[in-house]
Amino acid sequence: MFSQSEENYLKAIYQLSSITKDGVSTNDIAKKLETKASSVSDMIKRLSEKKLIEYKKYYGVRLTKEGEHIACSVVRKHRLWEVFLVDKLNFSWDEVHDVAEQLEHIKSPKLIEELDAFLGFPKKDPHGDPIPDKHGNYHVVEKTLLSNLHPGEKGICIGVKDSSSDFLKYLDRQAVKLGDEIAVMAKEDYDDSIHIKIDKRELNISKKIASNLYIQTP
Amino acid sequence: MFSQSEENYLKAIYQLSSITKDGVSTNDIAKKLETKASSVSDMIKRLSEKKLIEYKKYYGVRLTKEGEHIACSVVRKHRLWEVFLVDKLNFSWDEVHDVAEQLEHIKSPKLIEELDAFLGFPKKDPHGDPIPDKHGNYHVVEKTLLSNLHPGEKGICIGVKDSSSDFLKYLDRQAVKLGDEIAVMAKEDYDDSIHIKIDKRELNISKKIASNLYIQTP
DNA sequence: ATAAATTTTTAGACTTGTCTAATTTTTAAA
DNA sequence: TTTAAAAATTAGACAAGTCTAAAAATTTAT
Repeated sequence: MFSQSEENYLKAIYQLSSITKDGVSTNDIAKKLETKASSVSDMIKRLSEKKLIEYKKYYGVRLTKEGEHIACSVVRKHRLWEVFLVDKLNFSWDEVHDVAEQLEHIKSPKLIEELDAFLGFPKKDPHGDPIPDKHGNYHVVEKTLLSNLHPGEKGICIGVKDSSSDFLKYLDRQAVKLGDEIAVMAKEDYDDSIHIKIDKRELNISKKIASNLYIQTP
Repeated sequence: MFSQSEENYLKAIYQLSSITKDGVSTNDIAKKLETKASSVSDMIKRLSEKKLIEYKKYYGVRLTKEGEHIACSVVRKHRLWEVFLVDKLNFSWDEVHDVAEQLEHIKSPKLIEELDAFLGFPKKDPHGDPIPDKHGNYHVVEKTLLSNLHPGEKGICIGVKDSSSDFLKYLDRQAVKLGDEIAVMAKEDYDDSIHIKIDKRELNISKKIASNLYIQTP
């Protein structure tokens, strides 16, 4: 069995790996986990001895098959718990993260399979991220950032890149939800803000907002 | 905030306190937590510094108001999670303990209040133990052990004293459930076994079994 | 190609929580 | 009441995980 700390490192490496084909650097892990590079170095040694990652000093790390399996199952648990909190316990999507960070470490295969069934085998978490099934498989949907769309183009909002509470609350205030159709009306060269039409309303949003909304591409 | 280990000690002291009016001894705690007396001594010092228990060397410990509050909330969480597992996730009453031991340490006031509501504010866990409400209040039902009943007496089975998996599985095999009416037909002096009538069936059970079943007294 | 900047690792310290072995205190027994 | 047994505590060690500060390796820039 693995400690919560080990699981957190594996999850961080798993998520950082998905955005680069190179190994993951010590510093990147440290930043992601808000810890010191020296602590990461120590943990890398431990995980390496346990054959959960591959590691050569001064080079990045990669997950082994087993490391990836564990990381993926932690992600699965995290996202299933998020669905539970939102669907069953009236949490809003900006409140779930910290609790799911705790719940993802509960050890019980039966618990997670039953929870999955209880929730109706959801495919996405409240932020639009895919939930791996028990074998680690998940469906990748073609998507792009709203900031990449040109005036006249449109699509369905299917996820958020940043799932910080502040960003999600902003979306709530603007009544922007997953599943909404968003059409880009115009782009403002001066500040890169864009004018969109969403759900019959028109709205002006900044470049930063547009860079954190995923749009399904047909 | 308190560590899982600290919470476990407080819970153990809380539960041991309920069966004696004296302070709780180091050895009793060690036995309950399956650890060494020296470890208990160490932890007692820490909890005492944090004002969660009162402690005088070589005498038993008692919870302070705050210590009791924490312990009670851990018990509340444990029992609510047990109800969740049985009512919603198809766990049987002999499978819930270990998972609830983990879940009871999740920190989120909203989580536990919403869970309580989601479950319909249950008053008892699957083993018949009372669930404290958010203020720490719970209803104590007058009860006695089945082994204390005399031939001719009867009552409703409302709880188990031992909630080990082995005992609960035995009850399942004999189809003895909480809520069943049990009447004592006869007692056997030779081995203290008793003959009972339950749910139209007649059954012979040992002294040990009868000493672990709670019966509601009118 | 060498120096400067950055990244990574190591050395050593600290905390939490545990253990064994030895000692002290309390309790029970003769 | 002195002794033996039981219970509790202390001393010292260890493992996990973290940190700071310093050293080593690598990368970048001139």
